[in-house]
Amino acid sequence: MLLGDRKLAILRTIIDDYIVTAEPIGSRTIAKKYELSSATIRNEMADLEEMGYLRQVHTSSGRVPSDKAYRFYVDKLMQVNALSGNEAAYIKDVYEKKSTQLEELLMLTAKTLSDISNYTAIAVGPKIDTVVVRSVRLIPIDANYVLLIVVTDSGIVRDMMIRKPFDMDESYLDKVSEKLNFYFRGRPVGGIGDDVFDQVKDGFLRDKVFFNSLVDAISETVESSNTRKVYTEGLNNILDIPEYSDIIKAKEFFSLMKKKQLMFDLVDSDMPQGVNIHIGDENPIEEMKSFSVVTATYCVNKKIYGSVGIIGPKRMNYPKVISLIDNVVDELTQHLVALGDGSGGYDEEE
Amino acid sequence: MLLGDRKLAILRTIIDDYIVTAEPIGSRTIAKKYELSSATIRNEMADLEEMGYLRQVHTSSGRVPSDKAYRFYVDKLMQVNALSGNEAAYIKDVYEKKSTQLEELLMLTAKTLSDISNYTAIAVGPKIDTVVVRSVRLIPIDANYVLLIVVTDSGIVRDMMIRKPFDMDESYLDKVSEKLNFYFRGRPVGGIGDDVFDQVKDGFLRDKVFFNSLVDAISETVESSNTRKVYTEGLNNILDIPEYSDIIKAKEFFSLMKKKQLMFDLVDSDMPQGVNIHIGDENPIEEMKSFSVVTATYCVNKKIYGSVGIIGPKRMNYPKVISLIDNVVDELTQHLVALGDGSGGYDEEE
DNA sequence: GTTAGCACTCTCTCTTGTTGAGTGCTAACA
DNA sequence: TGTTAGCACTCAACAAGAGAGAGTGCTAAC
Repeated sequence: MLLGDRKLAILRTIIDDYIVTAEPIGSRTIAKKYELSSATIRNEMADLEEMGYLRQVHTSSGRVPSDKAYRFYVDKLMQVNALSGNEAAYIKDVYEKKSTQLEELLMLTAKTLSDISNYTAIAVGPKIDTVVVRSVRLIPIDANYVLLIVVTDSGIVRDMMIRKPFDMDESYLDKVSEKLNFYFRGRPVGGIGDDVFDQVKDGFLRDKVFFNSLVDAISETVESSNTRKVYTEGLNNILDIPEYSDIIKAKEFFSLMKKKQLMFDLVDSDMPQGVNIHIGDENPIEEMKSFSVVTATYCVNKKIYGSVGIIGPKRMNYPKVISLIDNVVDELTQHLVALGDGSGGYDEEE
Repeated sequence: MLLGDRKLAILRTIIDDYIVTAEPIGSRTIAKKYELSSATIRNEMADLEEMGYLRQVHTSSGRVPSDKAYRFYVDKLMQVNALSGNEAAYIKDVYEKKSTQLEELLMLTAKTLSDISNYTAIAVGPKIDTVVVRSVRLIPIDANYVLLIVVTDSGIVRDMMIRKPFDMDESYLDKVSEKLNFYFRGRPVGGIGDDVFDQVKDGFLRDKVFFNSLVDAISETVESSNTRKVYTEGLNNILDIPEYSDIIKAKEFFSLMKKKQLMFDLVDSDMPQGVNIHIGDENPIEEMKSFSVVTATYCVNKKIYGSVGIIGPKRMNYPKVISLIDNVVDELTQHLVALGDGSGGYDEEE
């Protein structure tokens, strides 16, 4: 059987309605909109059900769109419009004048996505094998402390106060910084193993105590860059979605969203550039098969770096979510500072 | 009427029981524990109710402790034991080898408090008038960017990538850093108004573009230190508490906890050093009068800096929460780096 | 002072009936 | 052949009612 124009129109109406109301749609509702009798619509609906686009919750209930219907809707029926002026302005404003720190930006991104969509949003950091140490530096602070700073190419900056075991002047610290840079600059964070740290420690024969604690701190720092982070926002939005607003389901959802590895699997699985839509069963992880997830990747230095995603009910507002995520990822990518490759010199780039 | 030994014992049993079960306690339950008939217990309970220590939920229900009873329990009846070895070890481990950044430590503290207590925890940053700029510094990163670093005396480190409008070598950056330090070091963050920034901008006549963006960045940075932060963890624990495990109440709670000013009022109102307990009506803010809140202050340089708190039902496990918060604040204070006053020189401190 | 007994109260759960929205099917109509 | 009116049927949701069970207060006896 083919999807004639009328069936198409009815299907679209049902989906549009259901996205808003979350209630099964009956034939009378549709009949009113097309000057046809409810009986005729019932016949059409029965056909659409047979073709796999609609389901009934129970024998005498109205119809609800199937996963197949949503997929069809996303591929063929819906129209993605630009974000409203207000919302676009709001987003611009959020990113305006903000730190260029990846972590802060990701947090902000998750928050913005969830605030505007009213769904749950996540943002995940880069895969470790893509992060490279850009610079290591010691800064004098006071009589007792120096500040250790480690910068990576994606603008991740880590710092740690280190206690000085003895007096040291600035030129001394500069020398040490230089030495540390020699060892660490350009190394991918994921590729620094204990052997490297040990080797570096051996390289500093004098002032062993201080250097040990320095190297330990760098190791700690690298370690924490090494663990990919997940930023989740708008978890509680789930409570406003009728399908999930009961304690048991909400709790399940919360504990699900806490599992970091699952979240990586959710947004990483395959990441072709651009916006990706996974509807229900299409999701790579079992636990999310009753949700829809819209993801997108962000880039630094034109390399794919990580992903962000919006998690909502299958009847989510796809057009809005898609233009939202597109817009936000654009802004995010623009604000991520692309640092040089650290090969030194003032090479022209951009 | 006086609280005789038996009444005391019964009251304690009722409170202990109710803390665990959250169910009104009937006379039979108590009677079994003291070889007395339920009728006798009923008489005692009626007395206790008359004295204001117990309430009935409805005419034929068992008894529930009143706010007065909890207060009495906290002041006279309970015994605060040391934290279990496991838990103490867990806390030690959490703080071991962690960054000395105030913000990260506060986040960690809230998380630890909520993880161990299974209630909701908050941690708030210092009041702005107590934070002083310790050091400002520019670090060369690559051909296009320098990293601006601002350190405050509580170990808050802020950084921001700044685009260079022209080539500049390290000694030039050092000179600029020195100048910035001259203007900002020692200033309380809260006391830097727009006039100061304007004045500093005027001080840099050459290279105006660059300095403007630098000063803007510092202003931005100071601004963001200027907004006190609240870190909340374990919000969802509310769902495990029977009294609050319904959608409406949970939502109310969530939106309540989002109101930053309320949270400040909640933990700041009066902060005598040490652990503070507010039971129900004793809470300084209206919205929290059905909860109990246990707070404690943490210090840097022996000055009170901010507070942390645990929010739970009035029937919370006070002994455990108290020893927990005590333990954690101790650990937190130990890990907060006390920086020198910035007056220069290698003055002996500690 | 303690206790057994009893009438009473209130919540909670289970059952039952009713209503209303929706269906599928059939037969008649244009 | 597509459309429609009509009708029997199904199911969820709600309300009302009946017990059961846990608890109380009070009284009278020990």
